[in-house]
Amino acid sequence: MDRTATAAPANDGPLAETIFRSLLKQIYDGRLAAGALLNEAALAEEYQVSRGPVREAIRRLQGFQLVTREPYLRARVVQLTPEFVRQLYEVRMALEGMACNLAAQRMSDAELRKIGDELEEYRTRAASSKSGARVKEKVFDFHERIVRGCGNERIVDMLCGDMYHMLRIYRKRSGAAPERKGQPSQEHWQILRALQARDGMLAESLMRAHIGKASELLLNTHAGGDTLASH
Amino acid sequence: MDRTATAAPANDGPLAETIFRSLLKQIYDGRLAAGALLNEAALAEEYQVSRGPVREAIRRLQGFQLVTREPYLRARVVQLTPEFVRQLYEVRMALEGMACNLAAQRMSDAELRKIGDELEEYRTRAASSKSGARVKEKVFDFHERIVRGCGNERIVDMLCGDMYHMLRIYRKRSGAAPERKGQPSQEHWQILRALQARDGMLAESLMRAHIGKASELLLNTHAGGDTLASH
DNA sequence: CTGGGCCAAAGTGTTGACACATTGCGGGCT
DNA sequence: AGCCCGCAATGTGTCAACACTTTGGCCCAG
Repeated sequence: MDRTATAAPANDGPLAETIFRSLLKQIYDGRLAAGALLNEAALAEEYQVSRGPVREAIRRLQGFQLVTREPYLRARVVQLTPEFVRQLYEVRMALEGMACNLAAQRMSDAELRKIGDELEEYRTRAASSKSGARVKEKVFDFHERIVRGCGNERIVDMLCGDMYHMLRIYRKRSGAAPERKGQPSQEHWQILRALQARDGMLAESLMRAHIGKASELLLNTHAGGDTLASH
Repeated sequence: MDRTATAAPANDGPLAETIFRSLLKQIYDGRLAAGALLNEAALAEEYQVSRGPVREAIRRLQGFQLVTREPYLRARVVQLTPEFVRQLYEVRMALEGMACNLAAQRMSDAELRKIGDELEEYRTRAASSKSGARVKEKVFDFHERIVRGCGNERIVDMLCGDMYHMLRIYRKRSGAAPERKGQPSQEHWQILRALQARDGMLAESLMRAHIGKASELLLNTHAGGDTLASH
């Protein structure tokens, strides 16, 4: 039953998959800076594989719009300009707002109650402990729970796929925007109440406003306006 | 200067690109039915190329979510079930609604006036001639004009890329839903007026309702509920 | 000194062969 | 007779070499 006894770093299935994940992670943590060039041959040598899997991984990144490329030119990691991030947030507001609206119609009372319990648990835990890192983690969980409850696989894929990935990259690069303390949590409660009241439009509006605030905060804090890559 | 003297069908650049477009077109017009299996070797022989480009084309289709595939299994053309299409329309309502909202803030008066002129021109032309085909073309133009005016490249790509593609496929397969005569045009006028009044929320609501009606009509007309492919 | 074109260097596109995973079928065991 | 195991058959994953395109630099003409 033991599938793979090797302790190699994440050798699950196709090499292209492994390389794809590796490149993705490298883009996340900045080892692959924005604007960096991806050389197929060099990467192939680095990973000790042929160019085929590398090529496929790069094409997948292109599909996720994380790298730009045209026919015979080299691929380069996309530049996450503030303008680009603003557009990303607009898409997120649209999709996650709709997800919220749908969730108000489709999530069960039990599911909603469970989310409420977890929010409560988080609040008490945050009051006693002072770990700021946990907060962010919990925030993401709240959003993801609602998105996954919307009953629309397409929306789930888009938001939990590339979208969150890219936003996370930007957030990390921009040096963890200053938290707005308990306010997000308060807004989460409002959203949850709207969901429990089955008021889809209200829930959508609240979610949009919630995301909009996060967006403004993120974009304004380092409104210097440079591309985050030109250093 | 004559790049390629061959009269072959659309040999522009990379083979993978050519094959990708060919497969896309074949999925459109139904030569590749939903649920059909894509065999890399067979396609390679058919196109007289190696498996590399074929493989790449299939992966791109996978990126567009037009084929489903997992690591070692064969790729198959996606099944456009009514449920799937419903979800697609929900995404479209979210994104195109947001696009409409943004367009209300960002499109110039001149652009909006031009769209109004074209709508007017279409109305008079439709009143005299009875070509129903022109109508649909014009409808799409209206939607696309607004989307492209929203100032958000991400939204434009998503909607005018795979989204419209898939919906067009479904519409074609389902046998051109019965037109609801002049009503769409009337709703277009309402949307345009909201845009000119710079009322983003209203424009968004109208656009959502407009798309929602089209969705219901499409899904109800052949509510038989089968997958469109199981014949 | 400047501009244009040739040429090598770098990198992507494509190929055919080989290795591995999955599947369906047939034979042997219970 | 029914079930499980193993084995070919099918098809995907990977590789290393070759062909084509682009790019940057060098040389030469003006």
